[in-house]
Amino acid sequence: MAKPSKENSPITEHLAYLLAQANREINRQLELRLSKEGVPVEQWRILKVLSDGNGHSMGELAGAVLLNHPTLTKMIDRMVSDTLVYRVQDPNDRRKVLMFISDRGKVLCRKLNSLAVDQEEHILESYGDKSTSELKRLLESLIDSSN
Amino acid sequence: MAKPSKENSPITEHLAYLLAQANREINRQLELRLSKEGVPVEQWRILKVLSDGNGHSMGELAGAVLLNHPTLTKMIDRMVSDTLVYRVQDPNDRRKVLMFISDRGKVLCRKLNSLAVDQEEHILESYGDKSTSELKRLLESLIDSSN
DNA sequence: CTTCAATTCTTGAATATTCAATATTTTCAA
DNA sequence: TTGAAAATATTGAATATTCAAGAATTGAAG
Repeated sequence: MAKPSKENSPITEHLAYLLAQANREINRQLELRLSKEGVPVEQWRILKVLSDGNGHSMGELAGAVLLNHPTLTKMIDRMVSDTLVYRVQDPNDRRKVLMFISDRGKVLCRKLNSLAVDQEEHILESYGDKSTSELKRLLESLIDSSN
Repeated sequence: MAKPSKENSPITEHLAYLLAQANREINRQLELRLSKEGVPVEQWRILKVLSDGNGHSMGELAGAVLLNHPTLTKMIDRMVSDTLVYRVQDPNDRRKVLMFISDRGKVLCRKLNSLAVDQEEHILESYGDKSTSELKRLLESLIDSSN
């Protein structure tokens, strides 16, 4: 009897692949909804993080929205042009830039939130309440265990 | 008592975000290992799919490795230059191109597989056998329910 | 105090990805 | 059989991302 070897297991059985596939699919669905407002997913994340009204530095934001630093800078440039957010130099540490959400940004963010909630509800329906919360729990713990 | 509103839930509680975060982290780890051979994750996936020795069309491959069509074409161009894979026109349908893995590709694929297995084992250790298989199960079912 | 290393953000060039258009072949209806 | 529509892959231009270098500020050791 041959020993089952991991080396030959199909790509579809790898955790990394399943994560990529699921992420891609869910992200695609979310993109589709947010495109109603013409906003990419990352911009929604940025608005959402800033919507606590506090200033957030670029470094902080980059971590929170899963973008690397230069990419974030350029995306923020666009959002500033669209007057969704604005920059303020941190008075306590002038290397830093604090980002704030504008009123226009807040209005947009509310619309986007409700589109996103639509999606989550759609997932809950087709995938189930129990599976969803269990999946979230497992993902959180995976992320934890990776640090 | 205020009704708990999903609209204000922090971004970190959204399934889409947790998936993105987990995917990013696991992918980063895998990238790190594969970089020992100087190969991006997508190329490993391509080699792995082709390593069944059968010819696979570009469309098929694009679906399997989660790349869109033009991106795949250009990545395959690079891999052909590196003589890891080669193109053959499908004799049954000359619109199609069948991709095959070369001997050099096979050798590289074996090395990459063992690097990837290293990672999976590392995950099993820190995250646990049970959680891992449960997570995989849930991801598969999420992907299923999204079609 | 001064200077040197570390931190934070931005910029520009190199690279990669995507969108739209194109070329080729097949399918299928008239 | 012919001609129009669909399927498949590639190309080139437009966009976006990344890497490496740079500018500004802070921290901290001497």
